[in-house]
Amino acid sequence: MRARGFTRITLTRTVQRVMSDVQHQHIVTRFAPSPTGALHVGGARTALFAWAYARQQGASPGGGDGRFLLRIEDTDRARSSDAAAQSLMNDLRWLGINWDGEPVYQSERHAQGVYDAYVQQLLDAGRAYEDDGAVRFRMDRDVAFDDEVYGHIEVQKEQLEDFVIRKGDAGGRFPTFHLAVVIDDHDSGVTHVIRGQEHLTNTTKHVAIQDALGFDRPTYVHTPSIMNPDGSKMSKRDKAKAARKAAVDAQFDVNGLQPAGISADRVQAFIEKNNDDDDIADTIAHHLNVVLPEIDVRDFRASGYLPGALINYLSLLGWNPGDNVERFGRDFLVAHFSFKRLGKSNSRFDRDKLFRFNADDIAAMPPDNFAKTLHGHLAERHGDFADGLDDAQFAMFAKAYQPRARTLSEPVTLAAYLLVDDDAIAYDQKAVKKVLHKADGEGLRVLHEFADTLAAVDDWSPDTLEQTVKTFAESRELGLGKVAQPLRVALTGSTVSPSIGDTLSLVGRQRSMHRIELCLERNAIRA
RNA sequence: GACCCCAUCGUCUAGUCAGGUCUAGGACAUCAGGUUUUCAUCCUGAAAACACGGGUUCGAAUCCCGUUGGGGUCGCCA
Repeated sequence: MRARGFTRITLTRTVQRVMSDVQHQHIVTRFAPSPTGALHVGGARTALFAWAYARQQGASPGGGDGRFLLRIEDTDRARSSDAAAQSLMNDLRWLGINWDGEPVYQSERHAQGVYDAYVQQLLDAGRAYEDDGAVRFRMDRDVAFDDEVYGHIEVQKEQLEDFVIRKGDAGGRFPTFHLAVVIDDHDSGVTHVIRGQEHLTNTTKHVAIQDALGFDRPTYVHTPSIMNPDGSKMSKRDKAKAARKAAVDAQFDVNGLQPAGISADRVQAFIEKNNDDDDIADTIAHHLNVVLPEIDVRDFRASGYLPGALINYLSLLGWNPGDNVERFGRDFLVAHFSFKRLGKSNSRFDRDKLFRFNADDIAAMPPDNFAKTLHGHLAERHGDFADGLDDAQFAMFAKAYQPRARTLSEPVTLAAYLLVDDDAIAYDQKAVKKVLHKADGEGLRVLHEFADTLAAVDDWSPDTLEQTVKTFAESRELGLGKVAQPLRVALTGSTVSPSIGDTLSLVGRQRSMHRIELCLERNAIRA
């Protein structure tokens, strides 16, 4: 890590902004998560904006060289983990948010003594003092700074308190976040600090340290927060809460997770609210078959959301391009992102809208691409399903379900009938009554008659089958539904499935004939 | 509690900086029709908001003040 060798000219914010926009100065932004858990959607959005701003400079024909850096803020040794850092990077990559260079780890910088040197400088200048082994920064003057979103912020010194910049022995004499963030941003030449508004008041501390150390200030851009639909703070706690409730409701056995490698003690602690561990929440939910609210990026990924849809939706929280444009991809965001169009008020996360975005994106995918993506998703998360279909079947399956799938996981539920044994089809009784039994068993009669026609079909392809059903219906002067619906019930147990030709073809000749036979037998009207 | 910040349909938002073109536009969700063999689509339409109270002004969603409501910070967490 070396300071980047360029000089920033001191100008007013406005002029600076105009210059940076027009002349493509050396823009450097960063995302600086602490590796204490998975990537939260709020963090993802912050990263997205910082990334987009840097790439906007880099991508312009004028030849800017915007850089987007990743820094792992692991100064809390007790809570940080390398696994979390890896998962953070994984999720970022999945979203297509790529960073320049190697990620910087604050623990490594600490080991090199980087922060200690600055602490000493502050101590020598009388701007900080020792306090029982820790070092505190003296907040003895008024602070003012400008934010690109919130404008001019001013706080009187009476409102400010001295704060720790280096932890005592128990904390490994690590710098605190407040010190490390300032030094690292400075040393890596960060020009724009883009972060959540929860840091707005913290900025008084950061600015004070910068002034004391003689650093230039970066441009601050604080973004509004993302809240739950009910207005409460969106936190990973919500997952633990939902899982805990499910566990208590179901009187979950604390030993139930031992096969999954989670001890009864930990489960007990979880239920007693002594920890909120993600892995426990997820495992409990899996066992109890309940759906937890998606909070982290990986939750949305697991639920079958596309990264492009998530990014598009997230972009629209607290920012919009104007002109009533809502659907766009990464390139558009990079080209159009600007601080000027960032809002100030918090927004609530609306899953319905994201859901719709995802559905639209799935529908718009080139079929080959969808098949490949779906296969990858199922292989990773629904192995039995991916294994249960051969290549030809899978191709048909993907084609039939692309227009119906709103997430990559949905086909698994929608097409559950494909994997069950013929004699295990569960008939929806309402469907049986309406489609098979009504009008004195008309549906059953049609089904019975059609079975012979079907048996004579040579080419078991969707098109031929579709045509066969149509021709049969016409010959009997029946609406298509009169034939298709009884068939659906026979093949799937319900009245809902892809078009009837696709459904027949998917289920296959042998199983289709068998299922019709079984259906006639099991749903016969008893006298 | 102190300090900082915020406030347009249920939700995300446009409009607010440069007050009139706003009988407030779009999207998601909702409701009602239509297309369709079911479902999913698709099409048409409807309902739905400037938090409240003062002030400035010929004129305020837009500017000012206050109230209320919400969020954040006040950790040897970040």
